Amino acid sequence: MALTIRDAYDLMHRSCMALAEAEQAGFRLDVDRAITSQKHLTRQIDRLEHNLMTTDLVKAWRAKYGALMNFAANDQLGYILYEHFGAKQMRVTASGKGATDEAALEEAMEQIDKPEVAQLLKVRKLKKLRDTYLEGFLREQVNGYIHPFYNLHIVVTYRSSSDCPNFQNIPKRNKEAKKATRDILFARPGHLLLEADFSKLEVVIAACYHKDPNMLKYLTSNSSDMHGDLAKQIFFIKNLNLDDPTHDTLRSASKNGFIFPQFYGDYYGNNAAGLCQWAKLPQHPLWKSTEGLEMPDGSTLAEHFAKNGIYGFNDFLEHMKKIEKHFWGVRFAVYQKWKDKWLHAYQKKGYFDTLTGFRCSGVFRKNQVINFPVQGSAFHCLLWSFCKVNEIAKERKWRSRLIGQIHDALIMDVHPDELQEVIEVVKWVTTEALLKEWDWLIVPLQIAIEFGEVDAPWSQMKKWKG
DNA sequence: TGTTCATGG
DNA sequence: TATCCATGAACA
Repeated sequence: MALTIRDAYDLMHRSCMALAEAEQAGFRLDVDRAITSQKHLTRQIDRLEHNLMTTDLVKAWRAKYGALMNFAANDQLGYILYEHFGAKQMRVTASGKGATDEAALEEAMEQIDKPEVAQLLKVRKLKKLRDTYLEGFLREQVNGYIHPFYNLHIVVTYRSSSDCPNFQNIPKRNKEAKKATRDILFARPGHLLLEADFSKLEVVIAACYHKDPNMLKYLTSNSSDMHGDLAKQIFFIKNLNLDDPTHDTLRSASKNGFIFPQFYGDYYGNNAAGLCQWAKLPQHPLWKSTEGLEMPDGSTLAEHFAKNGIYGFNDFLEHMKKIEKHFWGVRFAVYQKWKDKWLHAYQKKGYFDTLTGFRCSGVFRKNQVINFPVQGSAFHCLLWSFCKVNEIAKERKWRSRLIGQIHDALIMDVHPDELQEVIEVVKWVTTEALLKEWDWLIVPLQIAIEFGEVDAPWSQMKKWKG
């Protein structure tokens, strides 16, 4: 039976209460280290800004703006880079000014040969850590615990959001930023942290909507590799060897520069530009033989492309156009048909219903219509699991409890004696009970579990094997 | 208050 | 055709 708005309401109501219990429990913060770390960051920032004062860039900046000169004023920085020093604007913002984000600054830095721009970026990152994360933790902490909120009534897709402080965007990718933040967050004394993430959740949920046989094959066979297959096609590689660092980079490039953007509704023109960044190739009509990543045989990617008839960006653009056509016209043709049908039905009705029973009604763009149901339903898998684990934790009077949630992951504060049992329950709920509960889930779900040592911070998690 | 930047999924 | 969803800080 299809789920109804009543099922959706019940899920929201139960979840609201389960999340409130996690909010009440909270996440332990080492307040002293947060304060010490803030002071250390301030010293670093002051030193960097002091050293920057004598550089060409900042001398010109101060000459123009005098006492109003401000490191955090991107309008000013844009003027100095693009007007004063004449760097070419590679990209503009929504309002038409030259972009000054990290990628834009790196390009400008090369062009006008001003290495001090890297120090500006460094300052920006340190201020983010100090003023957004550490300051937020300290502002919100009560007796050494932060109590992030989880909202269910805000996000247009029926996902959650989190605030005060936001627990869903704490640094993870950058090593230094991860250490500055996650290193001071802990489970209760004598407990350990456990994190359980659904693997490829949005791709799996999309497949439950469109049921494309080729996608179902990718998701159910252990030996197939969608990102690897596209890497081979895009970069003309016969055998992809993931132990080779360049091949591994090319696989990441295909995943993050083509496949995911395509799923969100991007097109080959943007993909070609993005892939060039990954592959270290310029957007020039003719590539030099010295350009591009170094391939396993010692040649460059430019040479490798030339052997396959791609001599520069224009050729590559045409190549990507064909790959996109094959991607949606052949490889995932059923997925494409679902997108067309789903969009058409929305345009007739003005709304659509998700597999989890929610109704999305309003004026939406094409990509939103395609992506909302997937994003929402994926989160609802996590949410249902969250409620179920919480229910079992209370029934069994565990000392372990749920303390947070990040879209496709749940975070627990676990008593070491209960670790085995908690893992068994989490696995059972997420990979068995959930599939029994919702018959629209036609693809098996996988969960990846990480855990820490007793009293170890959130920055130090290890994979659970078994 | 809107824009731009950084962070996460 | 033209990348989905968020929060938060700082500037103008």
